[in-house]
This record gives sequence, C-alpha cells and structure tokens, in this order.
Amino acid sequence: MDQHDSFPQRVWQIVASIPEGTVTTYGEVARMAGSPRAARQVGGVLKRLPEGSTLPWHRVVNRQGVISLTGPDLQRQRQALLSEGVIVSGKGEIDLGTYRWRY
DNA sequence: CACGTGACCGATT
DNA sequence: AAATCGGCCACGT
Repeated sequence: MDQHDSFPQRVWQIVASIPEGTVTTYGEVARMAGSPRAARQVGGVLKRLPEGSTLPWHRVVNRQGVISLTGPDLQRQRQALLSEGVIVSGKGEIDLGTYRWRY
C-alpha cells in the first residue's frame, strides 16, 4: 500500500484493518491514508461502497464518537456495532476512551 | 476550467 | 457543553 494507490483504495485497506470490537474516526482514517484533512472524503468513499462489500465500514464514527448516519442507516450501524460487543447509546454515542482503536 | 456538494474537523464563541 | 464558522479536498457536472 503506497502513494500509487488511489485514495479510495487506501481508505479500503485501512478500514479493512480495523479490529472487530473497536472503532476509529474519519479523520484518523484520513491521516493514515496520507490526506490528513480529507475526513469528509473518507465518508464519501464509505458511502459508495459496492453492494455486498464485507468492509467493516460501521467501525468508523466521527470525532465525537457519534455515528454520523441518520435514521434507518444509524440503526443499522448501531446494530452492527452492538453485535460485536461495542456499547452504543440509542442516539449512536460510543465511548471512544473504551473502544477507540489503538495501533 | 469553475462550481457545488458533503457518513468531517479544529478553533472559537 | 453545545453551537457556529471557516477551511478542506476528492468527485461529479
């Protein structure tokens, strides 16, 4: 994985490596991808994932430890996290101090 | 080439 | 603690 890969490719690679039961932030993924200020684009990449992708996109939340999606999408992400042991409030709040991915 | 758009972020009220 | 503001940058049109 190096600078020849497209931004989406780098994002996919990084997100794929987030361990089960942990979360990280859009900004963190952006930094790891070598574009520290492209957090919004990370969201854009995840939104356009191909149907049936196995990428654990649900392990990415915003800087406040809150799910950025809304409505039914919020509930889907919340379920996915709950099912791997991450406690998520009804509003989509996660305790980063407990669940943030440390590498 | 010139906008407009956002699953965002950090600093500042 | 929460809202506001300005900046960012990959992508589409």
